[in-house]
Amino acid sequence: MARNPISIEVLETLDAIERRGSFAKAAEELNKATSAISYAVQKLEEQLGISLFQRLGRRSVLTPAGRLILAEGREILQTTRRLADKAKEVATGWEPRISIGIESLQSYVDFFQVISAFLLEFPTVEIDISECVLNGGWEALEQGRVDLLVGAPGPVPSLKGYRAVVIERGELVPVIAANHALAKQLDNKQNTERLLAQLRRIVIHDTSFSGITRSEGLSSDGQMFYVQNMDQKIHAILAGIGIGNIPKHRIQGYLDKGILLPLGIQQKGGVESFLAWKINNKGKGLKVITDRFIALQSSK
Amino acid sequence: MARNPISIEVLETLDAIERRGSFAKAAEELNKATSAISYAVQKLEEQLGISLFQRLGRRSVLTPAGRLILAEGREILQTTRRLADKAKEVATGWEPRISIGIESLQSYVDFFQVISAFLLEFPTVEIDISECVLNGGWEALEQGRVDLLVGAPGPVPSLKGYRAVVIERGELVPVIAANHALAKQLDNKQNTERLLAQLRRIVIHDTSFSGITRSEGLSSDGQMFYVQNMDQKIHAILAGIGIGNIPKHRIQGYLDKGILLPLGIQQKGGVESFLAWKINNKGKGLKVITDRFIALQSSK
DNA sequence: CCCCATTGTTCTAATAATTAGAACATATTA
DNA sequence: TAATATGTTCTAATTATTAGAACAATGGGG
Repeated sequence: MARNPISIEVLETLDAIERRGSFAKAAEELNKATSAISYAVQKLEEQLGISLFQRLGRRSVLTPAGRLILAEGREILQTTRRLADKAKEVATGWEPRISIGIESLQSYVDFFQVISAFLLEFPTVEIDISECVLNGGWEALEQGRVDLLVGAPGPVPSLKGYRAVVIERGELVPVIAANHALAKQLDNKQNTERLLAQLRRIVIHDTSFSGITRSEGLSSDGQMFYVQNMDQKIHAILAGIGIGNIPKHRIQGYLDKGILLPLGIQQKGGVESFLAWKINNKGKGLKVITDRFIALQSSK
Repeated sequence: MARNPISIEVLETLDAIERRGSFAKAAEELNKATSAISYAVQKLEEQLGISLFQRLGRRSVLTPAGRLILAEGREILQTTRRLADKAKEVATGWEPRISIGIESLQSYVDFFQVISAFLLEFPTVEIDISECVLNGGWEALEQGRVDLLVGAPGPVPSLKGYRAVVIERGELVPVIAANHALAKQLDNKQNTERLLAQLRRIVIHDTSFSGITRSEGLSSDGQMFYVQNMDQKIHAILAGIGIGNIPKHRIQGYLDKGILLPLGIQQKGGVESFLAWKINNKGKGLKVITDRFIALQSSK
C-alpha cells in the first residue's frame, strides 16, 4: 500500500511543463499527446492528494507544493542521470560523458584540438562543454557539475582534492567598438591613458551561487557594466557600451573588419590559468584528455 | 532519445532484493511474481548496458556498478519519499523549510529548546540556521532570505510588516580582551563602530541539534570563531581571538581586574534584541515556533 | 468587440508495459 | 540422492499509458 507516487517520468514531465510553459508545449517536447501529460499530472495530484497546478482558465500556475516538487525533482533527476553515468563508468572504466567547464576568458583553440582528436578515437564518450566564470567554475567542479575545468583562475582551492596544472591563458585583447563615441580620440598613447578612466568597463560577473563572488575587472576606478558571459560581453562592447578584454580568437573576425579596435594599452599579467580536475576522478577518458592537453602545452 | 533508464520503481526493487537476499523474497515483499522482478532487473541492465548482478548459479551477487546504484538509489528513494511528504505538508500550509537568522554574539538557550522540540515533533520541516551580524538580519528578513530573526538588535524597523517580540536575557556585556591588538583603539565611539566589522566574533555553535543545516554567514566579511560552550567562549575572548557577549556575572572578576574591557557600543540598556518575522508569513511551522517561544517567555 | 488560434480536459479505443503462472534448469542442503 | 529453493523463460492476461477526436474555456489580435 501507499507506495511512492513520485516517479522519475512524472518529474521529467513537470520539468518540461515548467520549462516550456504549457502542457501542450511539454507534450511536444516529450513526443507525447497533450492528454498524456494531463493524465500524468492528474495521477500524481490524485496520488499525493494535493494539487500541483492552480488552473486559471487555460493557463496553469504551480502551487507552492508544485514548485517544491519541481525544484527538488530537478535535483533528483540530475542525481539519477549522473548515477546512470557513474554506474557505466564503474562497469567499464570509461565515463559515458565528460562535462568540461571552460573559463570565459580562456582561449580554447588548442583544447578543442585535443577534444576533436579524442572524439575521433573514442566516439562513444559524450563531451559536454559549458562556459563558466571565475569562481563559478571551481564551484561547479566541487559540486560535480563539471569533471574538468579549463582555464580556471588561480589560486587553486587547497585541500579539496584537486589536481591542477598551469596552462596558457591565450592572448587577451583589450578592445573598443569602432563606432564608440570616444574611439577616434584613442589614436595615441597619451590620449588613451587619459581617456581610459572615462571608459566603462564591461565585466563578467561571477556565476558562483554560494560562496565568495568576485569580478574580473582589473582596476576599480571608472564605471562598470556587468554581464553574465563572454557572448554578452562581446555584444556589449560591439554596442559601444564600453571596453573590455576578449580572447583574441573569439573576435578575430571583428578585428579584421575593423569593427572592433584594439586598445594600445599594456596588459597586466593577471592571474594564472589552470587545468583542474578532481584527483579521485578515475575516468579513463578524463585521463586521456588531460594527459594529451598537458603534453601539447609543454611541447610549445 | 536515450532517456533515463533508472526509475524509482526499479530502485525499490533493487533495494528489496538486497535487503531480503533473493529475487524470490523480494518478490514476496513487493507482492509480485518472481518473474516480474527478474524482468525488471533485466530491463535495467539492458538499458544501462551493464550487468548489476553476477549470476552465480541460483545466487546472485551485486557487481560494483550494482552496489553503486543500490547505495545511491537508496538515497534517491529517501529523497523522493521525503519530497512527497513535504509536498503534502506544504499544500496544507506547512513550509518545507524555515530559515532562521541568528544574531551571533549571543546564545539563545530558550530558543534552541523550542527548536529542538519542534524538530522532534515535525521532522519533515527543515530548519536552516544562518548567522547574521547587526542589521544584516533585518535586511535578510526583508529580502526573504530568512523567515525568522533571533536576537536582532532594535529598533524594529517600522511599517515593514514585521512582528517582533523582545527576547528576555540576562545582563550581557560585549567584551574584548585588554591585550587584544585593537583594544587600545576602541577608546571612542567613532573608532569602535569602524573597527567592529573587523573584529572576529566568538560564537557558540550549538551542535547538539542534528537536522539543522547551517548556511554560511550572511555577512561575508565578518569572521566567525566557533566554540561549543560558554567556557570556551570566555577563554577565546581572553586569548584575544575576538569579541562576544558574556553574562556579566561570569566575568565580573575579569572586568574588575581590567583583563576584559566592555565595548562601549550599542545595547546600553535601551537597545533590546528581538524575535522577529513577517506578519504576512502564514507558515504553520513558523507560527508554532513563535507561539511556543512566546509562551515560554511569558511563563517565566 | 468579436473572431480564431491555443490550451487543457475528457472520452474511447488502441497500444505498450508489466505481471502472473507454469515449466524448466540449476544449485543448495539435508 | 532426494527435496527444496531459486531464477529464467515462455505465454497469456492484466494493467497502465497513450493517441486522437470532441469540447469548453480562454486570451490575444485585428
